[in-house]
Amino acid sequence: MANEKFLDAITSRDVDFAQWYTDVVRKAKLCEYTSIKGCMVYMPAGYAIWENIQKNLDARFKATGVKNVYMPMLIPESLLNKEKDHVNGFAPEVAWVTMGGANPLEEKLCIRPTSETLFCEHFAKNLNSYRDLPMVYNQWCSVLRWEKTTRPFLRSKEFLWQEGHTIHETSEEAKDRTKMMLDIYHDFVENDLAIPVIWGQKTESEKFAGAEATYTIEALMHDGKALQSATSHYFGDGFSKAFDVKFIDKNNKYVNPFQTSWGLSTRIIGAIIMVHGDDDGLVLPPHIAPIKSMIIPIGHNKPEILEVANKIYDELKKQGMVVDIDLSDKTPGYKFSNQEVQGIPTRIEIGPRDLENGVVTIVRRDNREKISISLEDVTTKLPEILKQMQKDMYQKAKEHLESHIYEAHNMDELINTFNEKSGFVKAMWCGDEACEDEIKAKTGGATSRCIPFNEEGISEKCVCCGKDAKHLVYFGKAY
RNA sequence: CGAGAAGUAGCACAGCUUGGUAGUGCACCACGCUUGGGACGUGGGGGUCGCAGGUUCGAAUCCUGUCUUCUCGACCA
Repeated sequence: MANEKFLDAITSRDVDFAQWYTDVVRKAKLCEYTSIKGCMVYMPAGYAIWENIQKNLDARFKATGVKNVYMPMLIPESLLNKEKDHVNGFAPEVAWVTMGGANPLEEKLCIRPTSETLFCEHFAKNLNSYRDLPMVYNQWCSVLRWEKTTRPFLRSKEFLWQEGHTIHETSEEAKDRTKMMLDIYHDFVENDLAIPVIWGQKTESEKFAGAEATYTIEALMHDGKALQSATSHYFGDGFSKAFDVKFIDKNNKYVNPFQTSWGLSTRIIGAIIMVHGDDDGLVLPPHIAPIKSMIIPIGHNKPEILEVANKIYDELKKQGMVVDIDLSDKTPGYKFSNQEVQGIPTRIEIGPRDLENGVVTIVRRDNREKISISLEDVTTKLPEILKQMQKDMYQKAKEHLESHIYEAHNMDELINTFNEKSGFVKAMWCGDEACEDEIKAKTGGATSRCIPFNEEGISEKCVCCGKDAKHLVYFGKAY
């Protein structure tokens, strides 16, 4: 069988999901390892996805008044140490610069693992009056965390992200901003990445180091494990007190502003792979795919075919559609597989058989549906097909998510569900961290993913200790 | 950071037990032939065998150390 070679190349999703993931990343040429553990090259196909994510999110941010800035990569030790919870949270994984040329530095500098401290320093210098508020900033950058176990996109030492940092006059305004940004992430991830999520608040033990409240969107991967896809934090005035950020209010009194931060990283690319990918490789949602369609001429030595292929290519380009054309002398099967492994949402096959009938064949990557379209309709039909594909991909992922949400009313049910199934398990919780720890230990690693915004009461008692329940919690095993 | 596995050409591997100067398939280059699911033929280029020490006349092969990758844990976005 001609296809066997190709099938060998990617491990089946159901045989070994972890190996499948690595195979897809490699075969789709998204990234490459380097000689530094956990640091990777984002190759053109992978970086283009990130560029589209940036473009799309950045526009949404700016529509709400966000301004982009850029902070230094280095943070002096003394500055990092100002907020106790924060430094304790990050200390184990920061890298330090101790030499400048040949000379030891008087104070060592950490390579940013996140930039709260730098933003606070900046805010402290520039904030005077309530009239200066709010300050709503974001930066696109890379950060470094000395991870011990690394995987492409999911956990690397250096990764790309955006981190938003804002300060506000009132806690209400800051809380609104926290929620507003989570809404943006939710909307972006569901509509543009076609990834359905559950969302809500993190428990004390899972929240960001130094935050008063952390909100999250959590996606479910094809293997039933959860991936925290974006977070938004409300800081209260804890950071601004620690960093002495203050302003004079309307009553001529010094007060501390209220603060937020929020971020989304290249990790989301891992989610795209693990939610939509299949045994033939990557499947990119049309909204985020760098190339929307690959034109594949069949029998390219025939000038009349090339002529039609080039004409369609030019027309699609003219209407702003990013498409590519495969003019190599590979066999059609090779070209098909190549387009599929890269996750390009559609291909346009143009061969002798098509030309006889005055049509081309458009093939969807997600379900391989073949659609015959007359030559003159390609430019109008292709956008419709992509639109439908985007919807269908979301729907399919949504069904997967919903069919992998379970309920547990007692510890046995919880343990059994995690033993037998994979996905989210809803259960009531008393609010005690000891119960979270016990659940984690007894289920083989399930943690609280979030307390959903739309809490339902499925029981009166904590699933673990049996005391009065305070919250409904989604538990899951996470990446 | 703990447990396991692995590093030999771009990729996947063989060779190692029993030391003697490196091979196969795919990919790549040239030419020919071919094109509706990873064709074929002929010829060609490419490797300080992860790195560093050691043993030896001689090391891909034996010994020690180290780095990296993968899997599973603990930790984290």
